Amino acid sequence: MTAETPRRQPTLDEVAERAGVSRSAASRVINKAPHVSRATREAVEKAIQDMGYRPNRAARALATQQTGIVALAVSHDDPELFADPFFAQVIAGVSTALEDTDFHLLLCLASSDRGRSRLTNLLHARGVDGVMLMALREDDPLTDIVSKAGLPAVHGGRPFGFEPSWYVDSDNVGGARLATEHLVGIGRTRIVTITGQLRTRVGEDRYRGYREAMVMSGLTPHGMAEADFTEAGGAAAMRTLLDRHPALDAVFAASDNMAAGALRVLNELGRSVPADVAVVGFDDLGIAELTEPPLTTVHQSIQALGTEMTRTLLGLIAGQERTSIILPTHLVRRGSA
Amino acid sequence: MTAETPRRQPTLDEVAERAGVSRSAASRVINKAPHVSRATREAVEKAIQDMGYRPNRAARALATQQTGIVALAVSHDDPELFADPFFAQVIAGVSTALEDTDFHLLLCLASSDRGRSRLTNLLHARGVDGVMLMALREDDPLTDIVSKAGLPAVHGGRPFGFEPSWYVDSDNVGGARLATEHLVGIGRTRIVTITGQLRTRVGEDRYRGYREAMVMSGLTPHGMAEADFTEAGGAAAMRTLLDRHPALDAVFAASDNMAAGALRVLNELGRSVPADVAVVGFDDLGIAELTEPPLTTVHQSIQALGTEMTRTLLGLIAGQERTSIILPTHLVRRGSA
DNA sequence: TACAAGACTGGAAGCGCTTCCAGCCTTTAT
DNA sequence: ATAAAGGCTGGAAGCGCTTCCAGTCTTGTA
Repeated sequence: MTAETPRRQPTLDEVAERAGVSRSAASRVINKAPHVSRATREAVEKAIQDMGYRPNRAARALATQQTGIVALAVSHDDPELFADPFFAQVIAGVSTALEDTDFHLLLCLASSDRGRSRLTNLLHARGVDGVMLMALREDDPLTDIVSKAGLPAVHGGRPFGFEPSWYVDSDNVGGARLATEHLVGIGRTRIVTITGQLRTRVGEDRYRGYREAMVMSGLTPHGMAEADFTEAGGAAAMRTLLDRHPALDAVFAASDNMAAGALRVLNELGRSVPADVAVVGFDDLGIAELTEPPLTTVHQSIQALGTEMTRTLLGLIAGQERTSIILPTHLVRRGSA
Repeated sequence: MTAETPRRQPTLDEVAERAGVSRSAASRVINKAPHVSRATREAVEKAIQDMGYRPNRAARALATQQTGIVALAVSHDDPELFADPFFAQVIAGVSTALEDTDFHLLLCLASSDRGRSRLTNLLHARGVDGVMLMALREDDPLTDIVSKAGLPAVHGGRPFGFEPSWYVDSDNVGGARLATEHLVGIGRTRIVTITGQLRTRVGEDRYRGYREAMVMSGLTPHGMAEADFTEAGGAAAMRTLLDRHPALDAVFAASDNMAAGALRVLNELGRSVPADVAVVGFDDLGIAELTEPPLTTVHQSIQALGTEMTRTLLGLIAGQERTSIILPTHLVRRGSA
């Protein structure tokens, strides 16, 4: 590494002096405030150029009471769970939305108690201007921590049993309805569903969408089994469903992972998909294209979730009025239905 | 959301007043500085408790010239590439190491010009105390940006053709040697290799490990094809290798993705693995367990890479002496060799 | 009993920036 | 020509914290 200037960064005072104006004048040109003559502006701009000046963030934060940083707080039990492409997508979405602003992203993995206390501290110490949080579990402590902090906050997804002031969520009910209607549309009538945890909002919503669609199509829900959004859970649920409803001809699985598990079991048991039983999943996060057969599924855009959360948060920070957002979903037809 | 105190956070002055001491005294107890009487300390601690005081981060940063934030700068062309479990692992490792410190993690995706200029600004504006960077491409601009900033920095992996002052890297040469030796050990002699880009350090190193092991075993490198670490690239390379060296009996692929591609081609062409040709990969990042047959591969711990980068960086920030680190790798035997 | 050596303490000076304000200088309208 | 209405300007007061320093109050020792 070449020996780079370890010298102090220039300060606003030095810039002002070099430009031959007062510090306030220099500050005004930097902040594009009014009441600056052309001559002053140009002199200051030149000095800034020459000296390579950048306003010190800490000083500015102290003076303006704004840090220019937003936090993304993620609650996850299992450290592995973070490897889920889901989070990568959220982060990608957030980053995209942040890219043409002056805000930066602080990533807070608040799983352990220690992590949560760090987050609490950060918020109360006004280390960030706002928070986006992914609090997926029921009674997630994050929800409380964040609401107590008195900072702008937007939820990704909705917590179970409580409606945050601001959230961005996929249209889970609508998506599940779409999936079910598709199965009805291709002539299936003995449609069962594998749900996620019903004590999560997303699990509940997707189950509701299924029921609504069944009822509206004049069918009665044919059977359900609660699983946990995982491949293994989906496989187990599929087994019990086949056991209880041997005549089933379609299954709506509330996640692609569970659908993959279901497919595996169906394949093992010699039920051909989609001929004997049609399968529709939910998420469309990569795995759907790799199953055998490829999975017909409901697509939700997690990146969009990320960017919309960010936009909403930045709006709130700027003091604008904002409302929560439900993102549309749509069906992607592949081989399984 | 319940209406939470939108009231200002208490300041140190208020704490001091309530405790009946001076601001400096209060500051001392907070920072566990010496020369504080028991009575003073207890009074201040009580006031802090009562008022729920937290030192304001911006103010402290301004006074101490330390932000308590470290950046992880990632250079990626393709936004999708970020979905690579690789990054999730790095982040998980970094977070773990950060968990019992008072530092927070700022995530900087510096792909576009805009992203890079944001990073440059952040560094020069002293928005963070140090940087970890994953600059994987040759001549990655990140390397330059960061070195010019005059901030503690540690590289994850080594850039091509330049040895940073501080880095943490997997033992790619050693790992490749391990893989190749294993193939030799099971009696293979016509061993070919599929390399990553040879204009990246990791590509070069793994190729070198292969050659060294071959030579040391008294064999002559049997053939090589350069690919790009992807599944498709691996498949293409496998085809050309089979074409040029029909008698090959083993292949060392410098990544699991490429190995997966190679396996696919071998399966398609009816060469049985490992009977006809043995395959060893490198990385052990999940996919290795899912191939058919499961992949024998060289394991590297990306989480460890993350935690070691973090520890090194924090050490540098604290002014300690530090040296670069090469992390060990080991062979994981599965079905393919 | 006196005195040096420490242990505490609070005042004050920053850290680098924004922003209010009073004063000055131009304009423009009278 | 003159007064009112601005546009510009720099001084100064913060933002909330750390830290140096010169004092004050204890101690222990001679």
